[in-house]
Amino acid sequence: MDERKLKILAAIVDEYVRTGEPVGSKAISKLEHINVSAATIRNDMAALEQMGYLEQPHTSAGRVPTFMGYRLYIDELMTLPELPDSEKKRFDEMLGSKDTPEELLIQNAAAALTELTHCAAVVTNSAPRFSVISKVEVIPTGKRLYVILLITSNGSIKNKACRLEFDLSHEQLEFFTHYIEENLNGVSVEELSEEMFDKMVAAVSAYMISLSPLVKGISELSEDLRQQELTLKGGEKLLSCDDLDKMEVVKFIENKNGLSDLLEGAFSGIQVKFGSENDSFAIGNSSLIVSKYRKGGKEAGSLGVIGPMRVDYKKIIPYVDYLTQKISYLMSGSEDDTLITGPPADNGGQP
Amino acid sequence: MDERKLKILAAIVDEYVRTGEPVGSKAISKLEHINVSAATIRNDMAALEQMGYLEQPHTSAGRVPTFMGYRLYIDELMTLPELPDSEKKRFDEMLGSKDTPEELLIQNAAAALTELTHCAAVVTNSAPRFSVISKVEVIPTGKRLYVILLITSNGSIKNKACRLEFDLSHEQLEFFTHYIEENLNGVSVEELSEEMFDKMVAAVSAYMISLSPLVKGISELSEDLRQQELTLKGGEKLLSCDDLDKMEVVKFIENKNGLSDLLEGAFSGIQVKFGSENDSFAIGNSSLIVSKYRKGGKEAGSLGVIGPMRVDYKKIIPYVDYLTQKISYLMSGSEDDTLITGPPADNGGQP
DNA sequence: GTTTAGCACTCTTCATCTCCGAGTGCTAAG
DNA sequence: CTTAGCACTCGGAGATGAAGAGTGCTAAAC
Repeated sequence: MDERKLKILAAIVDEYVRTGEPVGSKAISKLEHINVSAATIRNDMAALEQMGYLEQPHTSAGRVPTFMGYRLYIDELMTLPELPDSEKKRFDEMLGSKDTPEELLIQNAAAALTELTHCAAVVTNSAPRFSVISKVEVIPTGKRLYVILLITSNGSIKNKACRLEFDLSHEQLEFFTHYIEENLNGVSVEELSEEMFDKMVAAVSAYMISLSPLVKGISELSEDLRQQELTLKGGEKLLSCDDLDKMEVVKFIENKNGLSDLLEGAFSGIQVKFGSENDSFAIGNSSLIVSKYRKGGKEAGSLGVIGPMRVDYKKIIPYVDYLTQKISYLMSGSEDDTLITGPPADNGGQP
Repeated sequence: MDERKLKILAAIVDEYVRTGEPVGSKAISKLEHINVSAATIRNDMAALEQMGYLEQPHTSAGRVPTFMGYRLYIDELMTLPELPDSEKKRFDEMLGSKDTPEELLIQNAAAALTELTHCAAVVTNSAPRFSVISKVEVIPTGKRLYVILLITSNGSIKNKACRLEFDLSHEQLEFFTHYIEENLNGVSVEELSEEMFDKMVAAVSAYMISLSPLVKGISELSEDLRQQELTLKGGEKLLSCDDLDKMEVVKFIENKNGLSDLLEGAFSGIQVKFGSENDSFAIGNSSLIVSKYRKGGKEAGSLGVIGPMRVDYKKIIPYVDYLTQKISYLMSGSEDDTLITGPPADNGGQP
């Protein structure tokens, strides 16, 4: 495999990404950094096509990269520019700080990505599953009306209103919260099961029958915690790129087919996957650029962009890269702080 | 204006809604309830066109209703079927119960609408603006970490984590919540202003400087309450109807231009507005079917469907109608219950 | 006077055809 | 090994024509 052929392949991909049109030998020969004639390029192009890196939409058209062509380009040929500080700053502002709840953090990341790339952004957060319940509160707010507050070690907070058949006395409330804390504090979200809640309903009902809606409420909240794993933002952006099949896109936006498995199964580091390489996530001609972020050294979710296969990888990969790093940093840095450590020490605070 | 002409106009609209193709005299003459020949219909169609109710895409095509045609059809000609009980039940299940928070209620309504009509659904909720703060809680959850809980009379609950510079003593926390309750309880969301919070920050800081982030947090939450006014669900559905301009739709999904004003300004009762009648909300050939729901007799928001002009009005209007009634009922019925009435009386509850 | 049948007319749609040009592959010369 | 030149191919744009749907108008029928 020729040095020059690689250079030409890279030039073709760049050009195709830029224009969206099949690119011919003449166009390449005109580029500054290419010093051979169109005829030479034609020969190399024929060779590249033979090898499966290029294809022709029809006989007398220019060449278009194949999956293999993109693969080679992405894995070997492409030179990634460093993200300028101004862009970094922009992301930093959009993301939030160490105090921002994790959930919001990754939502912000998705919003930033879709805004800056004009593609769809996708984020998952497996953190909630591994986090543990750190606090459950039940707060009376009206006649027979209570708000349940569920807080986890990773900073997600869920609430829900709950109506009971009777008002609770102070002691009853005390009993309930004490019981719940005893049974749930420190339990990881993943461990929470229906059986567990069934048992709790039984136990609580033995004390007072009308407490069971509260347990049910908590059970529903924990369901929420487990579910909020995959978010797709800016899906409609995909509809304006005409490389993609509209029907497939609409279907995908509705069910997010296969995406969750694909993300779950990914390795660490930035990865690019093509829709057509993969049959579960099946938007033809699409490309998925993902990376996993970490929290305290452990993989905690992934974040990426979905676009047409001819997206500007040189631009998007640095974005995704920077964001995962930043998120990993923001999450890990304050890790021990967000863990519940019991009620704050009662030692004043005035300077 | 002839009785027969009206009948023919209605038939044309029905047929056009059904097929999406311009409808000719022959097609109408074949309908069961029409007993005149195609030639007669042709004459009437010519007259209707003269009067501005119909138009021809081109000389030798069938007729298509104009705005005026639809207007007349909707206002006078259309016969609305009663919604069958099975459908009603379906809606009831999708909506929720009297215990469902209002916010969720209308979100459910939008979800139900978009699912059943295959159009976009839009809901607004001006209720939060008119509701009053019924409870503010500050709950310690970790080292210098507090969760603020804001509850309003209409059942919305907002929370937010807040990091302080120092931990608060029990007395400090007590002081703060007491101060906040004193100043905010019963205040309507609309009345909340930046100046108010500025004053509170000043007052609170005088006691202890590091309390101000909490006030800021509350201020942000109240901002949330005010903002969550307009939701569009299923916007992508509009992209699959080819009567609508894709570009306009994408733009609209992004900014929801003019919609809020339009809904705000609407009268009560079901209304149908066409995109082209209105220049602020400007998707050509679109139709907006809205109705205002009430809470305790007062208009509290609106709910509706956006679709192509040739949507099945006979189907959708009963949907929207039923939903507004049901929501009005669900919201009003439990109104006094959701109002805060102080902590529940401490009089036990076991049967 | 209103309704209907018949007919000529119009205009879109679809298929077919032709021409143009971009881009190629091949060959032969540098 | 590279380049110039040239014949070749094929898709896209525009032109042409037949088919079909639907109309408007006229004259006859009710």
